[in-house]
Amino acid sequence: MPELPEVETVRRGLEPSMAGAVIARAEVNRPDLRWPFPEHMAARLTGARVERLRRRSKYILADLDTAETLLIHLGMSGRMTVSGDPLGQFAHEHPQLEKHDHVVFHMGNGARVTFNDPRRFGAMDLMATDAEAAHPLLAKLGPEPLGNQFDEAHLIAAFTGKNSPIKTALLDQHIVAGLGNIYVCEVLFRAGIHPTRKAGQIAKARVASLVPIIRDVLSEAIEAGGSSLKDFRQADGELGYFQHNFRVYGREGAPCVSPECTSEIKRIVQSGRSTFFCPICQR
DNA sequence: TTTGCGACCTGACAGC
DNA sequence: TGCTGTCAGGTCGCAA
Repeated sequence: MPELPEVETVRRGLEPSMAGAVIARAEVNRPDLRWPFPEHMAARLTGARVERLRRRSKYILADLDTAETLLIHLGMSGRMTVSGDPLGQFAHEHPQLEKHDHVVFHMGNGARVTFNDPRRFGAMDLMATDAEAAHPLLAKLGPEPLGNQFDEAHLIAAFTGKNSPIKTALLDQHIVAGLGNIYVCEVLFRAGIHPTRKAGQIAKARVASLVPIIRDVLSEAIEAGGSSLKDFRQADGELGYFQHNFRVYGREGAPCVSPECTSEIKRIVQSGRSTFFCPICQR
């Protein structure tokens, strides 16, 4: 499920209920997700005030007033939803847990933030806020695609000598952080680059052209509230809408959207992942 | 060192 | 209706 736009959409949805609020009680309903939860996670979270919610790549980071940061990854099927009411009018109500509600944050303002993840590929960890840069999940991440450190020179340097297909290279979180299968397909279609082309053999000008396209695709997706295929929901339970703007992803056999093109969208498998592309428009 | 693939876990869906 | 097989948006670790 969640790539950068979906995670950013969730972060924005959680912010009104969590930022500045105290975690009155953290309810941890199982010992692990992808990895075991950190020791005494519920106790370390209970009573802590969330100073701010940030996003790094596909991770949500909640800075606490205890000098620790809660790291949350939604994996493939994770979702975080807000229920209850921040005004506290119905704080006495205790909604029943649903299947796969693994962690529930009962906020002091009456909001109830639930982490639900059927496939349990998600993760949570606690780290010292000032040690964030050394965290194994964050230390080797590439630059944020919407940030200033991601530019043409960075991408050209990262692709130089690279023998892997450009589709695989763009999925590499060490090169650029936050892209996933859906948006890489969409980016390559807009750039007119065939997904099997070797990254190191693509002209520098074409590599450079990817930078504004990546920014455009991600910005449009965030604006649309992300993409809802099977699992994704925004924090308020609403669907995202960017899936209606897909030009290739999930459109195998459908006609290419380019007016002059007579081809249909093809699907291949690269590194075990589906790739959708137009064989005429992408070279 | 780089690259590709299997594994992790569960639900949805198609086909029989 | 129920069973079986396949697939899925992420990421790590291992083998070649």
